[in-house]
Formats: sequence, C-alpha cells, structure tokens
Amino acid sequence: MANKKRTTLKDIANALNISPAAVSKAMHDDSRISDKTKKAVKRIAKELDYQPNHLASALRKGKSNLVGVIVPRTNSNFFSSVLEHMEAVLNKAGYNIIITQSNESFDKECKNIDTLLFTQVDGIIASMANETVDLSHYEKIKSKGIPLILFDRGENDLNVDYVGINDYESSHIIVEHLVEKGCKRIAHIGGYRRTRIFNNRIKGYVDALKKNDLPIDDSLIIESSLTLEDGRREMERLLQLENRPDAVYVASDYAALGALQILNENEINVPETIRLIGFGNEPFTSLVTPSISSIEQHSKDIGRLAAETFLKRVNEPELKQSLNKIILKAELIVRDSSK
Amino acid sequence: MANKKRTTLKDIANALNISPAAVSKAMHDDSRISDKTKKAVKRIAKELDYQPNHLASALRKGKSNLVGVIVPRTNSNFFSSVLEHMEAVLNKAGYNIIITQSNESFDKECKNIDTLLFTQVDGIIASMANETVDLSHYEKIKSKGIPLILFDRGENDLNVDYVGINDYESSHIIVEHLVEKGCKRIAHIGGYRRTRIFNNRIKGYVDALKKNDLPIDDSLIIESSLTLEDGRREMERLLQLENRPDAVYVASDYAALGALQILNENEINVPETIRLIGFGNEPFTSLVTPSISSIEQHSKDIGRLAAETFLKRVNEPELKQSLNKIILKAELIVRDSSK
DNA sequence: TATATTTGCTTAATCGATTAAGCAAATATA
DNA sequence: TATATTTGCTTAATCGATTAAGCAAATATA
Repeated sequence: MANKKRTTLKDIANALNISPAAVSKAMHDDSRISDKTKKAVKRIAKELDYQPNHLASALRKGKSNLVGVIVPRTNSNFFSSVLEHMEAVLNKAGYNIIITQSNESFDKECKNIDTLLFTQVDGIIASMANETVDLSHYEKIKSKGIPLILFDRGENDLNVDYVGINDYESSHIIVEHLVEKGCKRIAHIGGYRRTRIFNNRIKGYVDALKKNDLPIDDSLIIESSLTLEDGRREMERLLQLENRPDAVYVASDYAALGALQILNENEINVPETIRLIGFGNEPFTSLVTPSISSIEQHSKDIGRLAAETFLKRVNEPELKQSLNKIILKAELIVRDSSK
Repeated sequence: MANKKRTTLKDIANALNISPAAVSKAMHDDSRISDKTKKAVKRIAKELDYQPNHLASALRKGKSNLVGVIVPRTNSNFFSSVLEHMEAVLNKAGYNIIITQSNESFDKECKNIDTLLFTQVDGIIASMANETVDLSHYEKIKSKGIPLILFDRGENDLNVDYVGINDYESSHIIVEHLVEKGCKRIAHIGGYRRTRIFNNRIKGYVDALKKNDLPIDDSLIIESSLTLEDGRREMERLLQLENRPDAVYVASDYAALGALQILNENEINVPETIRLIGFGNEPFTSLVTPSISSIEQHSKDIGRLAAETFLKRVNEPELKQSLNKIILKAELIVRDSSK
C-alpha cells in the first residue's frame, strides 16, 4: 500500500550509471554538467517522483530555510493578516514559516523559542506575549547569532530589528479627533505600562491632553489586560465616577467592544453622550451597533516589512551592527461611535 | 558578537575523552552507560549549552517529529482553537507543529502540501479549502505512506481518518428548533454542495423540512461562498421574494452576520418577523445586536481528537487498514435572534 | 579456579545531499 | 604539432547524531 522507500539522488544516479554528485549538480543546473545529462537526470527524477530530502541538504548546508514565527494568538485579524503577508514574501524567497502561538503566556513563549531553535530555523520573527517582561530567552536567540526580528509588541532594549506602528502618535491622532468633536473629559482604558507599545499609547494620550490644555485626571487612566471582560469591568467603573468622561479611548478593540456593551446595556447614547474609540481595526468594529472608530495598524505592511527585514539580515550579514527600526504611521478609521 | 559555533556531541566527547557514541547514549540514558559518565556528560552539555541538532537526528532516525497542519485560515476562532488544542496534545507527545494557511485557495493548498512533504513532516492534519475539488494532492500524501488526518472540511472518498461534527444532524437540530418557534418558511443560505459538510447541511435541512411536513421551496435554498458579503447579498435577494421566509438558517456565522446587517438596515424585527441562525459559534455572535443563535462545533475536542488520531497512526502502524471516523454531536446555542 | 555473563565503552557505518579536489578527455590556443 | 584550457564528470569527505557490532574488563556462576 504505502510507497515506503523514498527516491534518493543515489537511485537516480544508479538508473543513469553516473555518480550522485553529478545528479546533485544536474538538479541545481551546475554549469559543469552537460545539457544531455541534465535532461536525463530531470526526466528520471520526475519518473521516480524524486523529492529532495530537506533534512539532509539542510544539515549539509547548515541552513534550514525555515523561519520561526511567534505570535500571541492567531485568531485576531491583525496577526492572521500579518502572517499571511509575511508568508507570501518569505515563500517567494524560498523560505517556509513555522507558526507558533504563545497564547499570551510567558512560559509558552519560552517553550516556543526552544522548539524553534531545536528545529534549526534560520531566523525568528516574533511579537511578544502580554506577560513577557524578562527577556533572557530572546537574548538566547541573539547569542546564537540567529536573526531576530520583532514586530508590533517588541521591546527595544534588546537592540534588534523592529517593525511597528507609531503608538505615541496614534494617541495624538485619537485625542485630536475627539477634541475636535468637543470632548473635554477623555478617559483611557490602556494596557500595562511595562509593555512598551501600551506605555507609548499612555504617554501619547497624556501629552496630547496637555497639548490641548486639558487637565490630566488619574481616575481616567486605567491599566488592564485589555480583554473584552476588562473592557466591561473598567467601563462600569468609569460610569460610577461622579464626573463621567465624555469620551473613552480604549487601547484594544476587544476591550472597546466590552465597553460598548456596557454603554448599550446602560442605554447611554454613543456617540452623543460618550464617544468611543478602539485600537486595531478588527473586522467586528464595523459590524457592531454603533460601529466603533478604530486605529488601522497596517498589518499587511508590517508582515511584509518584517519578512523583508529578515531577508536583508540573512543576505547581507555585514550590516549586522546597525539597528533597523521601521515605524509606520497609523490611521484612524472614523465610524459611528465617534462621529 | 555572535556565538557562531554550535556545540556538538563531538565537543562534549572531546572534553571528556570519550567517544561521541557514548555521549549520545548518555544523553538518552542508555542502560549500558555508567551513572558517572552520564552525570559528567550532562554537566558538560549544560556547561557548553549543548542543543541537539534536530536535522541530524531526524535524518538518521528517518523521523522529524514535526506534524504539518493545513487550515483554510487562522483568523477564525474555530480554527485557532482547534490549533491550540491540537498543539497541546502533540507537544506533550514530543511533536511540534508547522501551521500553514491555504487562504481557501486550491493552489495554495497544493503548495502547502509540497512544502510540508519537503520539510519531512511525520504526518499531515488538514482541513480543506473551499475551492478544493480535485484531491490528487491528498492522494500524493497517502501514496508516500505519511499519515493524513482530515478534520471539519474533509472529503471522505479519500478513505482517511476524519474528525468532525455531524452536519446532517446539526441541520435537523436547527430546523426542529425553528419549527418549535412556529416558523413555516425556513430559508437556507448554505455553502456549495461540492463540499461534503455543506452538502450534508443542505441534505439535513431538506430532510428535516420533510420530516416536519414543510414544503421544499428551491428559491429558499441558496449556495454561496458564505462570506459576510455573500450573506448580505443573499439576504437582500430573499427579502425581494414575494413570499418572504420567516426564518433563515445560514451555514456560517460570517454570512449570518451579513444577513443580520441587511435585516437591521431594513428595520425588520429579529426574531419577531424573521428568525436567524448561524453556524460556528464565533465569539461575535454573542456580541452583536441581536445576538445570533449558532451551532457550537466543539473545536477543542476536534483539535484534541485529530492529534490523538495522528498519534495512534504513528504508534500503531499495524492498524493502517481500518478507517477511523469520529463524528461529534453538535450543539445549538440559542440566542436572541431565534428566541 | 575456570567459564559465562554483564558492564561500559569504542569502532565503523549510516541517514542523503553537497562540495572541494582532482582527473581524463575534448577542445582551444600558440 | 605541442601546450593550455575547458568540459564533464568521479572520488572522497562532510554536516551531527545514531546504532549495530564488537571488544576488553569486571563481575557472576559453576
């Protein structure tokens, strides 16, 4: 039933009475092999359904042509889209990707890195888990001399390549938009400051308020894990304030959705009474009622650029020193929740 | 800067003045190696930060301990959850998974299979793309003697292991529920019949109508790709009928959401005027207004069972003949859209 | 005490593909 | 015609880890 025996270079060599070395060269169109032999080799290869043993060639060449990717989760549209475009670029360059999920867990992220190193990947492209603070496992990648590219959630103290959007500026865009609509008390349900991108969003929010001569009210600045549940809980807290906000900027669409549910359940008019803005431009933001304004993170570009940065690193190892940081401009998609 | 040279068994052997073979055995706790040597080897291994070269051992053992997984997309909650639980089971058994996306494209699916075979995976677990009709690329996997397990979207003519829910029965559950609520004209926005699961849903729908003495009206049975856009377009078509349906059963949550948008835009009361039921229990079904009733597909169990089926295949090759088909009972989650 | 068994290693081959080095025949150049 | 170069291969080593076969020393058994 099963065609147990796989065809090897040797089988082709035997069929043609030449050496395996000649077959290998013929398959790679070496100039020192005659056209006649090349044709014969390729014909027999097809006949015997030859498929090169990737393990053997990777072992010999010291290069697996595999790139490991670590994402917190695959089920967000952002990461899924990043992966899709990253893969397209890498496939074209002859690389395949191994996708792993950390599920936002630090332990899982460490295990994923071990797995990828064990699989002899040629590089790792990663976005960090929420939990991650200690970076020694990333140092390990660096110390092995394997290219490491971070995207979206990337701690820059590591001094490695990074691709992401400008979080600080995004907050400015959001605050400016809300101020324009007449908002005076803008709350921020953000992530934890220990994660750089969330810290940047908080700093951007604070600075933008100052720039617009609005007071900073600590009771309006909240740190959380930004799940849907967090959004619900923190929105409820905000509604219990004596002096309610007239706008809420939430640093994740999932949490923004939770906030919206609470606002709807309490029959508070959005955007008339409280305006709401999310972050990430997940598809559902345009599907709920009212639709949620959100920041588009240009996942396509991030995926493409991260892949291209990796390719640059492997193809031009001499530029190993200079750090390559690509910061994209984010875009606010205005929908009903802030109109 | 970069620690270029990796530690090999030979390095450890040289450090201890023993043979690499002894080192290999010591690392695997071979009973013929003394405890003293084992301890020494492990100490030096840690000291030199030894990491086994997976390519070399895989080549020698003829086993990569990698499992390839093909999913149509990762950004649906169903597939993401299947992957998570599949990975957990396989990791525990010493396997790592390589996730690839077909993006619902037949060409991409073929390429993914080539990639996975090229990477010398020990098995492939796949869910088919919508476009897939020709199955010769799957035959190729079988002919190589590599275990193939299909889940959710799996064509059974291939005679391989399969894990999925009972689609035929799901339609019965939905129709019974709607009939109970007093519906008499139930429309079905389904997938294409060429895909077995969608064909089964259509057959189940038709048979359930018959069972409840309801007439079969061809204008109420629609085939589509089941995207959100398809849902919008087909719902609009249904509204233009002289004799409108009083319920719509949509074979995907995304299309169901599109249908709901059209119903909301036309200010048609859901569930009072038209009841709506989706399929897949995506998180957003509980988030929209009104929340959408849907079928839970038990993604956790599907992921776990697919992984366990693979493990059975590699561990007990003698049962290669008998086909293992696991069909889970689906569950209807009733929400506002059909109450 | 003489033989059998066990222990603890070593030697050498292997998994396939690749590549540096080299060699004979064919062709080009002086 | 004699030498230099090119063409088209072969030979042998290599990438690391693993394993069958084997051997000497240590231990057990008769």
